[in-house]
Amino acid sequence: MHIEALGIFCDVVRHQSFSRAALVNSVSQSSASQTVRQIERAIGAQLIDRSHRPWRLTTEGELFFKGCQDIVDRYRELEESVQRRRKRAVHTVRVASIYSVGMHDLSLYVDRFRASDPDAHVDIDYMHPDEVRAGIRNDQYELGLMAFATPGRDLTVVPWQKQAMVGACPPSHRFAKRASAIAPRELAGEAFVTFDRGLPVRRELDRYLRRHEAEVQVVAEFDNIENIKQAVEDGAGVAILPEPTLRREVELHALVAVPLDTLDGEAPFVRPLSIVHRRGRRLAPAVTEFIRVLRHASAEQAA
Amino acid sequence: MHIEALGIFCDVVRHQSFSRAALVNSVSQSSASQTVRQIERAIGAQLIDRSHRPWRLTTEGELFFKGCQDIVDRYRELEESVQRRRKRAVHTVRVASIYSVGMHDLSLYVDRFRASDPDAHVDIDYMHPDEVRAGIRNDQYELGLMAFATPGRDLTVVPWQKQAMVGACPPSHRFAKRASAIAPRELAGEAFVTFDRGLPVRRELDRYLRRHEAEVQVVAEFDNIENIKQAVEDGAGVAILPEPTLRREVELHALVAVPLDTLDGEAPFVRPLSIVHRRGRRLAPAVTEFIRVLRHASAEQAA
DNA sequence: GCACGTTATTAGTTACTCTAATATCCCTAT
DNA sequence: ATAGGGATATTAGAGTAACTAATAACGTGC
Repeated sequence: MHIEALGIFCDVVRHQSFSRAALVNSVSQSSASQTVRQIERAIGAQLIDRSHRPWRLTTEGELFFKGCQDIVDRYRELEESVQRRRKRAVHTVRVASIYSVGMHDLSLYVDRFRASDPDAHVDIDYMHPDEVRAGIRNDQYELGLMAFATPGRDLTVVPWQKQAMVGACPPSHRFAKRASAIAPRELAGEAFVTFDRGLPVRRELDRYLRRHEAEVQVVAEFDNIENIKQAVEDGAGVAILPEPTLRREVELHALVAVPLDTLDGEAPFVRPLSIVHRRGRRLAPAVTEFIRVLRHASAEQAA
Repeated sequence: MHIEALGIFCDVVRHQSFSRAALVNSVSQSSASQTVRQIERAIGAQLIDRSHRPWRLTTEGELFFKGCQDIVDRYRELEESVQRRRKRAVHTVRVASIYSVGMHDLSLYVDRFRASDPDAHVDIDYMHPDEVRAGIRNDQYELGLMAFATPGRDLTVVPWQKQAMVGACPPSHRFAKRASAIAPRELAGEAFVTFDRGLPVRRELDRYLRRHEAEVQVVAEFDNIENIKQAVEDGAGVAILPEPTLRREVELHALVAVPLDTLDGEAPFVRPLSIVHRRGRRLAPAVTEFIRVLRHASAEQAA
């Protein structure tokens, strides 16, 4: 049964006329007549008593008419609500980000993005990296922002930023007095505040220290940078953290950032931040545009 | 948009499978696939994200699915409720009758009718003859039972019974002592209880009396037989009434029925009762059958 | 990368649905 | 009763949609 046919029947009843209903629906009078008859055949009941003029609904017709109106209205509303959601979705980018990306930075990107499309909208939620991955996988978010991301079966990774890793210590620490960069092996034996095992950044840190034969004394482990910084401020030890995440504390003289020396031919120790999205998914134009804004702005910053 | 298509989409979602939904709906897998794509094209939104397996609904798909279920369910229920009403209507005869038809008689007909079809049902309402006509005209009743009915533009009249008209008087009246029928002209000068002007039976009565040059003294007018009988019992005067409507009072010796003499060559004075129905309306089998029962039983009774 | 299970696509046929033209119907007025 | 008029029904033909079988393409897990 065509919902359009039900709509025509409703108009026939409302206008008390096949011809007018046909006009309203931009079909021929013949078509309206056949449509109503087809409905009558399909449901096996006469809806209109045509034996007198003006014709009238049968009791079955009355009943059917009431239900028809309801169904037609509901369908139209449903269509519209899907359209509304689609229209909104076209201009909306949902982003899942790790905590330490720097909310201030992100809001600058968002402003830039919104300038490019006045209807655009970005929803950013901050969460644990595992949750970022999960949110991308189950389509709760179009984009994820995370560190040390590795491509997976259903995850595509777009490189975004490289943040220099630096030593972090309290101003009272001997490293803080140094004018030059510290060599990694100088960290050997230091009290060290680091990330939880299980976070990719922890693995990279451990590898880095092992490579430079610097066995540290792990005194505390946290799953987020804020806690690590706090512990270092409290004098628990030193840490290696992305430089941008330290800027505020350095300005306030709460912490000191010490560059890590790089051996000849060795790549500097950095935290790669990436944009991740679901593999194979055709990205909406707004999403592509937001990626463009993110990467373009970062390149600018790097320059 | 086909409601059947919406149903297939719902089954696809419920079974998480195009093939199973196709099976359930007795169509090919190809058809189910095309049907869902057609819906997506029609509403202009992707409902299913097919880029991974198992596939999943998009957010628009979720929204649409909820609405679809509702619409499909409502339509099926609507179809069923129309069917139920139709099935009941097929076996139901609605009858509008004047008061004085004799409810007891009618219930005998109804019993006989119901014996012929166990599902059959008769709704009888009693009312003023004008209301009978109106009820037929606007399809509130399939059949009407009334006296002195005249066919009209939209009323068909089927003859049913002829009830002999007889004189009615209290046992104390001089007519009550008579062994023989009274001649109509003997009524001249009598105190006379009769029907309201406006009722067809009144016109017939007046014509009858005029024809026999019997000018009566009208002492009271009522729109129903019960009141007339009461007035006669109370000694207000005599009346001319259908013989069957007097039987109970005659048995109780509350009234006496006196035959009216018929001149040679003159038709006896009778009240014709008729079955009326809307002209041009195709009568349902149950209605035809009830007419048959009514007429057959009456013929039997007359014999 | 290969095999498997599922869905998409294609091509051809069948079944609908539309329109224009015309017939038919019911009502009103004569 | 009958003719006229306004409305709906019917018809025939053209165009479209929808179905099926066969096969291609796809995504996943080995």
